Amino acid sequence: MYKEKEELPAVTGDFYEQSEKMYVATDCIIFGFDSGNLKLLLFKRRVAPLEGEWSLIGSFVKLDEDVSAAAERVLEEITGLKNVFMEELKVYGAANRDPGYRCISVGQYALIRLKDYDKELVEHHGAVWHDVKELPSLVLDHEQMVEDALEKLKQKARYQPLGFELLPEKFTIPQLQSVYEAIFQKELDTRNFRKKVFSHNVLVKLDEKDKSGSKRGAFFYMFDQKRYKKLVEKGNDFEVF
Amino acid sequence: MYKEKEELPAVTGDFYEQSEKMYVATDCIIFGFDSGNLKLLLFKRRVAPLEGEWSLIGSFVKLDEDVSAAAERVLEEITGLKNVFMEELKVYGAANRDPGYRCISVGQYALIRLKDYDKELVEHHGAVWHDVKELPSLVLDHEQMVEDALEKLKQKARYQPLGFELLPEKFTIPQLQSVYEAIFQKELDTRNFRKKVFSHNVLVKLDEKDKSGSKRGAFFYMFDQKRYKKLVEKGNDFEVF
DNA sequence: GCAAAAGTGTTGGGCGTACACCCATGC
DNA sequence: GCATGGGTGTACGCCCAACACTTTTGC
Repeated sequence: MYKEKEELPAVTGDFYEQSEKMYVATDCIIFGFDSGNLKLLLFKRRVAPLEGEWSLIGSFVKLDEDVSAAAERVLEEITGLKNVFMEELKVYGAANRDPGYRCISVGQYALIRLKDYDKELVEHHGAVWHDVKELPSLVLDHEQMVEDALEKLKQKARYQPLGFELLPEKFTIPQLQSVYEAIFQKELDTRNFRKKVFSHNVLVKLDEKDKSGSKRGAFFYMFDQKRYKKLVEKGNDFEVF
Repeated sequence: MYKEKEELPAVTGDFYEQSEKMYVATDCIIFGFDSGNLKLLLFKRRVAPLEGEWSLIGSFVKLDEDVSAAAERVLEEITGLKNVFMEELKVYGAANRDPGYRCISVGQYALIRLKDYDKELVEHHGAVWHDVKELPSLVLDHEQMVEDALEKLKQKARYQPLGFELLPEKFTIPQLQSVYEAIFQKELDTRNFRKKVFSHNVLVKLDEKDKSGSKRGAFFYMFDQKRYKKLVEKGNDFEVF
């Protein structure tokens, strides 16, 4: 970042005065899962310019705020949720990406449990869940962000247990399979799927059954975070699916 | 990025006037490969503050410049090289990461062929190649960047043919194996390695031999970009190693 | 009793891994 | 002729993919 003696001004409040400042924003690609489908939380702009168009939810990063903190703030402001899975996707840094002024955006994708979020808060912000297979056009480069996030999710889910982030704490194996089918966009074999998820010994079977999906009912399970962490520490870089 | 009606100022030169601008930089983690070891190009600061300390090479992103273009510019300014493999690593966005002024940095890692770069240019900038296993302390969060880049390289090299980016166009199989041993930080089995690299049919054997490494000499090969691209298009998401 | 989803095992093939010796050549 | 690195094949085990029927229960 520093190159030549001549380029370094004296130490002052702003060390780099001669250089060009710009806005840094962060946009959140917020995924949820419901009735067999991946959902995306979008916000409808109610004002010009781009009035009525759909957009991801984001914010400018403040001068005294970590970029990751900005994303967490946005997520909490709109859903009321903290401590959810969120990870950097990519920087969107084209010089002309924002007609307002030079602004780069750090895309961050999050996985949340649909039961948990604060519905009033979401409504108050005019945000709506959309099925990822039926998305409207989005402003700026947000469609690209969504595409990239879906691809990253697909890749990442193979090696990290992300599926659990989209389900309630108690979930059934058919539900879990359904999540992975939505992420990978293909059907999975029931027997092979069970074999694989059980093989790692990170699921705890409960006595309770979920009778909502069928007459017979399916047993609830929970994900054992501690056991998973131990596996990772032991250097098992296994495939989850 | 847009949230409430009240937050949108009228359209002017700077649409977002009330928000806070900051510097955006990019730092390049430039890898090379020589005599069995991964090398990193570092720059020694010759002035205060942090005089004499080693740093990655970077620059501020200009107002009218894509972030990726800034990284390409930095790389060319210091090595004379264009069109090399370069990819975004991660954003370094801690609020206090730079004592000069609020500045986020987009880390980008590059793989270059050591034979190709412009030695005079590198020297003129005071840059020096370091063995990655014997790195000095680096300024700011640059050590973290290097660590992250090495990890990413390890991951990525399994699924994408990155090894070729670090070698001359003509290379021998033992050289290629040596590159991968440096990336993965472990020894590989000669027979299995050959089996794997040949299995994809992306190497073209030349008649020429490289006699520099041994008396018997090893045949040169070239990487067949076209063939590789066809494989990828066909949806073969094979492991390279 | 029937519809609808939950749950359960086996087999074959391909792939990764482990392993040891001959070859070509310069000195 | 010997030292040095280049080059080759096989056997085993594991994991993945394909595949079909029984169980439970609400209606």
